[in-house]
Amino acid sequence: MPRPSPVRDCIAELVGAGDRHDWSIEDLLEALAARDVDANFSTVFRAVARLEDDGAIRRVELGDGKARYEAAGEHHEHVRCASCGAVAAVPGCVVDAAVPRVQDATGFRVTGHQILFEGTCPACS
Amino acid sequence: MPRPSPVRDCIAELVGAGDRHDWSIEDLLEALAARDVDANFSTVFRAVARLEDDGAIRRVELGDGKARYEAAGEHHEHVRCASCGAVAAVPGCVVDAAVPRVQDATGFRVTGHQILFEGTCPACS
DNA sequence: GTGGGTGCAAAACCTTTGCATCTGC
DNA sequence: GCAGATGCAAAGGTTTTGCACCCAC
Repeated sequence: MPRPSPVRDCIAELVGAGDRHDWSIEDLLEALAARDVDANFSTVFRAVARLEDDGAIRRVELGDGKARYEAAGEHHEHVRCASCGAVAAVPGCVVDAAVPRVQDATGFRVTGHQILFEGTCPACS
Repeated sequence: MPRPSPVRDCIAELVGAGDRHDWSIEDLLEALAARDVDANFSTVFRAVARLEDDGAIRRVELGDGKARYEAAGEHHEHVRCASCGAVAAVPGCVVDAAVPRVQDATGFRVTGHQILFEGTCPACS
């Protein structure tokens, strides 16, 4: 019988909303505070670790040296603004077709990939 | 008139060789020591920062939370073994064709990208 | 003498973990 | 009482910076 975990539940809800793809632990702390859910860094850290383990959320590498999380839904790529850091999703997968070529060229059996496009968002253009 | 910089020169030579795509600062320290070039972490750190600034080497994100560097030559993607961590290069670019689609879908002006394939290398298969 | 290259050490950042506590069940 | 959730603080690992020193120009 699971015990209630307001912090983890709220995080699952926030990230699960799917409107952001770059939730850092700090971001989550702020968002929790805004909802009057007081939490600690460790708690959030453990909550996201747990949620990631459960497959509810996914960790994304955005190259800023921080752990970022998003909802673990449909596969998609990301595009980040080199100027302001805004992150948007690129629906669908643009490289599945290329996987056989990668396997042929390298001999690796490819099981997944992560793409990060860089560019300038409309607001910064 | 540039002053000699044995450390930076040696790093440029090592990374520039282009046979590795995942030089960490630690790796460079060891390689330097093996060549009887005694150096310090800070020195290597500053050397790679400088070389990256000069466009001689490029930083690659391999998702292990460490700064990795490779020669700044022809564009290519990477594939990393999920088991042993070996990194190989995928020659050519598999996504250039998709860039227009990304721009249409997100409104971002795409200027670059980084792909990391994950899989299992021949040795680990 | 000046400035760049280097070493050393400390600071800064993030992540991770140990330990104590509190609370549903 | 037990186990899971949480807070607090400290430990770890990596990156970054300040300061002093030294040497080529």
